[in-house]
Amino acid sequence: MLEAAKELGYVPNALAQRLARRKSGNVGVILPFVPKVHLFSTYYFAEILSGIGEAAKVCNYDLLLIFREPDSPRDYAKLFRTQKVDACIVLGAQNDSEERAALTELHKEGYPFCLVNQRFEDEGYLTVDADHESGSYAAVQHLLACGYKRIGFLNGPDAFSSSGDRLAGYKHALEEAGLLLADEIIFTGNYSRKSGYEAAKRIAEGIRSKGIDAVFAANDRMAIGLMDGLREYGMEAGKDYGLIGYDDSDSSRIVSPKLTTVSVPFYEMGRKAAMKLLATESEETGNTILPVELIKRETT
Amino acid sequence: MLEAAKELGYVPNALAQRLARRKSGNVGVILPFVPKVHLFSTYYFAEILSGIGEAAKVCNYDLLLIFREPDSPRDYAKLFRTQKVDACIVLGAQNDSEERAALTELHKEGYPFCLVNQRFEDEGYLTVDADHESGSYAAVQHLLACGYKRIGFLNGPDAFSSSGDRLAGYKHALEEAGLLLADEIIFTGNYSRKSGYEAAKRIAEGIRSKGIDAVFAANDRMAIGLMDGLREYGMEAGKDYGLIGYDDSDSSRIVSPKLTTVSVPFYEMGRKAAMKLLATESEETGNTILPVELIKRETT
DNA sequence: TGACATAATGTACGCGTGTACATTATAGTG
DNA sequence: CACTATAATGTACACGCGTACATTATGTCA
Repeated sequence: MLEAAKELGYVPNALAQRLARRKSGNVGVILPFVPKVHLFSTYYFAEILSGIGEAAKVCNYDLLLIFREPDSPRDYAKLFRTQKVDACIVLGAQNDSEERAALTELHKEGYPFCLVNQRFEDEGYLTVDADHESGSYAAVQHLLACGYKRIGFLNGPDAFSSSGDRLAGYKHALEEAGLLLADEIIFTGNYSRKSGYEAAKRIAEGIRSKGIDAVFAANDRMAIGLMDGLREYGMEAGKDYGLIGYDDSDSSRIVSPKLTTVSVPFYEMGRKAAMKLLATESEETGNTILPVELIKRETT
Repeated sequence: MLEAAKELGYVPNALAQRLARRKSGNVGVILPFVPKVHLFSTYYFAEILSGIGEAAKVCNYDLLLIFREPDSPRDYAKLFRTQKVDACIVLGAQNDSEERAALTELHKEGYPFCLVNQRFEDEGYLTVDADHESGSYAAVQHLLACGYKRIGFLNGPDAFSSSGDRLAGYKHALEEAGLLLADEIIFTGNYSRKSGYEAAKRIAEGIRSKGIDAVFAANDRMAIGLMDGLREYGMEAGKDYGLIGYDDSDSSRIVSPKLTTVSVPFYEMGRKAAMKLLATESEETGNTILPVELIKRETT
């Protein structure tokens, strides 16, 4: 009878089902709002999203996209209270006070959520991250193996856990090689191409006066900006200095010379995060850390 | 009293509201599923999505992301029947029989939907498109103005309306200049970088034997693939031949030499599409066509 | 004060499904 | 056949909010 009805074209009303079951059937994905995607390093969100989509499909969840605007309040808990979502995945979480407060509230209330590519120390949050420390270690080690002696580091803002991880990997590799660490060859950008371009002046100076012969940049955008910037000083990556980026973005393959970089399993990170939250028999350990891979190209 | 309750932390249950109102409050966004975003020309979806997100926020809708998988059935109507969405925006619609059938069903049932960057002729669907004909016309005209005489065309599959539009613009510009059209200098790729790379062989032959001195490619990916390919034949874009791409992607700025291209207002297209569907006082005319802009760089 | 209009408040039911419980049918056992 | 265990079916209510209607309170005017 029910069978017959269904074959006659009956489909249950999802809203009624969900109201009765007290389950929204939605995973919320919170991500930064960027009118022009060019402007920030959000280019890998599409891959993470696809991974989440894959897992959501498997677990029979729908995917609710939520843009976080820089100025508007981040009341993530409201999403749960209004029953719009059963769980949340937070992409591009900022380590500022407002974000911390919003996440703390979620945690207190027991609402399930997972951070991707960003950890908050000592909070016990569910996270999926890539092993940026190892990736950075491998990158710097590779530069050393190529014969570079004094390796500068162009890092991102330390509000991101990944920046700290990369710094740790960088230091680890240098220390292991018996090289001295020097703050004067560590630079900071904001992950944008422009900030890489603007760092060129300081780094060109470092190449001349401090003996820098290679740079490890915390993402491809900055690395490419830096390449462009240093070219104006007459220096070419892979010839006059070594350069490694991070993310294995499209651009890293297209740029000339092709950028040596570190590949991050974004798709898998998204999938894992969603699985942790949605799969019924999920082990649900705190931090999941996925391996990254060094991709050697022409700038080293 | 209600005020007091609300200030005490009450938030209405969205599911119950929606069930009672018989409105899901969701816009569905249907887009291709791509485990590796690199693989296809979906890089601008993020911008379209942001535009949709902006409009959805203004109109108080939530955004439901739906991945269309190549093999799974495309039962878009079910989204409406189950009350998961009130309206749909279709990105990257394919002009194949299954997709046509799915859209026809939506149309017959009166479910509101809008196509972005793809039109279906004679169907009366709501669409938002860019003026690819004018864009292509401007591109080819610019090549002619640069002194190129015989302009090849690397187009995408004609399942996409935009391919047809570009062909029309290309022909228009050539005819206006009194040049003869020749099928032998029109090539077809699939919008991937690889297909551009692979077209290099045929196009190199065309440059040698048919006098081709410039190429207009239907997107940046193919243009960049072609650049790489022709380099292996010893030919450099902007020097040995003229080249124009399409989309003004990140890559077009990063590649060397920087690619002359056509900028498409993806963000605005997404926003407009959502506004057409969701805004209460929407004029809701059939096709909205937004202007594009020629961006002159180093390959012409 | 009474008659009326208007505003505030209260009540009942519907939205379409899940779920627990009661009822009935079916099967199995001696 | 009577008895019990199990399965199939039926029933009532809850999920939390709109909404329409009935009820009550407040204000206005003669």
